[in-house]
Amino acid sequence: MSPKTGSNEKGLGEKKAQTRERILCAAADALVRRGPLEPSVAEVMGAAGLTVGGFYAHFQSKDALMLEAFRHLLSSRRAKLKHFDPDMPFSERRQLVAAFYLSRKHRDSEEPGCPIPSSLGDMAQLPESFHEALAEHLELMVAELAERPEDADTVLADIALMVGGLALARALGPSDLSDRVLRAAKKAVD
Amino acid sequence: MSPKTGSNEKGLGEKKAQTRERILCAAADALVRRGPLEPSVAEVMGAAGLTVGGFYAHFQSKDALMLEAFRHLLSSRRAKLKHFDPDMPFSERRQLVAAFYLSRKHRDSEEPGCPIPSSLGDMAQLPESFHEALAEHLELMVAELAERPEDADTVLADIALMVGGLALARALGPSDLSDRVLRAAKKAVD
DNA sequence: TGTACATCAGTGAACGCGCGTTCACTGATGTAC
DNA sequence: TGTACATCAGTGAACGCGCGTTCACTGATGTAC
Repeated sequence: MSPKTGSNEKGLGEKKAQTRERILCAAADALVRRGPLEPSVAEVMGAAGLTVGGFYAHFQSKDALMLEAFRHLLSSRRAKLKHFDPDMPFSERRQLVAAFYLSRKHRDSEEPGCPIPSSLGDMAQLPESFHEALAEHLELMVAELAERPEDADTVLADIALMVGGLALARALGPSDLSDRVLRAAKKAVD
Repeated sequence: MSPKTGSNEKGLGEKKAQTRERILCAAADALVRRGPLEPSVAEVMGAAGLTVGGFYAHFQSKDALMLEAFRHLLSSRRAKLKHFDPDMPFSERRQLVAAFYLSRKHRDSEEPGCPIPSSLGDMAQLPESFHEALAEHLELMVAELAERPEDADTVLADIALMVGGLALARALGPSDLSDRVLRAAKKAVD
């Protein structure tokens, strides 16, 4: 920015950018598991190996952090869909997506996963920007997955089924009934 | 209780019981709209026309209040199903249930409604008793709605679809996309 | 019937706590000369 | 090369706030005699 900072401009800024990235990753991790509201700033900073005070040098507010993490997570999820064979027929793709989404592995969050189920309940308390981010994501998902215009509703219903199934299964805690919910929802994508 | 309290035992106890009921109703109303965690004790008491301090004469804790409200709401929902014609075929009943559940009226909570969508996100932070109440409700719903044993999975998947569809539609806020999610989910119950 | 007392639903102020946010400071790093 | 200064990412204590919960009190109602 300032012409005074010569050769260090990049070096220092890069270190700060890496720290910012660490905070963002820690926030994304917490968001997927527990939604955007529950994790505290102190906790996220702790997970990134930092103390609370430094937070506001990187983000304007907790909401701003969580919104960025939310957007980033949604976009990562869409990116995963690109790995499918583009020639795969619509119905086969639906089943593959559902099989992963409704797996016990995804439920038990052994990896990043989808931020929607944990965020649904918080949406009413969150600013409009979260709603917009979710709406945009759904539109893009439809655009990505629907083969023909008539598939749009099928995609939306599949998403409702997957999100509901996963959220229900998580709410039940690991149990036979929870497994049954996952299996039943998977079976319903036919 | 005490033999000293003679004729007033019923009269006074009844008034207190009515107050307790008012608190419970206010809590149920808040729970359906915003889940078991967000509404504060002061707010619920205020909605019942009382002040905070008196709360603990009626309930042991906020969790205890919300658990009772949650159980009560779930049981009311099951009671509604009893109004269907017992001879109605399974597939027709599914569609009727979904049509109501996924209506804009239900989304915009113009009446009590289902406590599950708003509670899903809070379940991880709530005591085991909430999980048990939800699990029991799902089992009873299956028992009530499934015509044959093979229908059990269909019922569970329908519930996942309805809960997910409603939660998604609410998270999006009233909008065209939200309406489309409701319609798409309704259409998926075929 | 009248008076003194007991009961108890509800009040309102206070508590300890965790939160998001702020801010004066530190200490490592790079610049100027 | 060496010294004084500027920068700035990160620290840690403090703030105001809302929460769940507690508790001494009030005041209406019923009981005892």
